[in-house]
Amino acid sequence: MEYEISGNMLVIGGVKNFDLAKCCSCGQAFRWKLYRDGESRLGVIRGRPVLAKQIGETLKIYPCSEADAALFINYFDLKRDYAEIEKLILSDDRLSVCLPAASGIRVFNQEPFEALITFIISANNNIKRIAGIVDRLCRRCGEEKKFMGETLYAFPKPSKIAELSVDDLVEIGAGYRAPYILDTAKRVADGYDLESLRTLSLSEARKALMNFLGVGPKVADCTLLFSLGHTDAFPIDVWIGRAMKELFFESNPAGRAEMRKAAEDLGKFSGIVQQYIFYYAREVNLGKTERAKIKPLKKP
DNA sequence: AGCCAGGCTGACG
DNA sequence: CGTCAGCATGGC
Repeated sequence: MEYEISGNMLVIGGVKNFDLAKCCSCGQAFRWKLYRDGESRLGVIRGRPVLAKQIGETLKIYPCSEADAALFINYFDLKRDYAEIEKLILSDDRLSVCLPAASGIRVFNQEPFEALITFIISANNNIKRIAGIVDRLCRRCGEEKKFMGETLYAFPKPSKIAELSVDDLVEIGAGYRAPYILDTAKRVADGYDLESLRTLSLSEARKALMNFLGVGPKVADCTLLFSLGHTDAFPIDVWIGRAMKELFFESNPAGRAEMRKAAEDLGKFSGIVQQYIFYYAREVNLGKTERAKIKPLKKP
């Protein structure tokens, strides 16, 4: 990986094991949208609107100042050796089936407050609808950015969400999560330092996050993995539950505790590995056919 | 038309 | 400690 800034463009070359389209649509981040050229992605990273375009092993990010290069390189996790991680997956007989579909996945490093709120919204929800709620939240109180002939919105500051009412949040479709979002925003606006969780142990950081209303083990793990550098945080949702059952337990029923133990054995990058498993599970629509089979026949 | 979704809360054992 | 009904909403 090497990079240069030419004009206002950050050009990063030698980017291997990276598929921008997969990373933007896999459900780790909810705000990347397809540009009208049909291949570039528009997004807002810590308040900065950017256009990201991948051409083979080259990633271009526009615009970018000298000062922002490190921020963007970190956001896309470009310094990490994913060849090493994919090698680890390929050499594990239980996980190798995931790689053809999931190769090129990377775990982005998002802003902690954005990750926390968007994953509170994610609870018992689907990715498309989560994206819709997040979009309406940003339109409601995020800073407007005119860029590339389009109107984008930054993710709202904690204080901006804290100014809303529960009814406002219900209005944008947040449903029963509305009070959770509001309570969490108020606490962060009030000075809670999410960055301080970066240096805590995984278990301490999880425990701290689970004190927020609407945050259980899964949302805590997502926040830690997707924004706070805890690469061993291993979120277990319904997709991962099905995948682990099939890949690790020969389709026998397995409890959360057993899954956690199996995940720990995957090592310090287990959370990143989880993202490959998640992508695979969704790609092959894991479990859907089996569930359809046991469904009783419809009456005439 | 139902079932499902990147689950969590609060109540109750 | 573990279990579990109930939960808003809309995609498919």
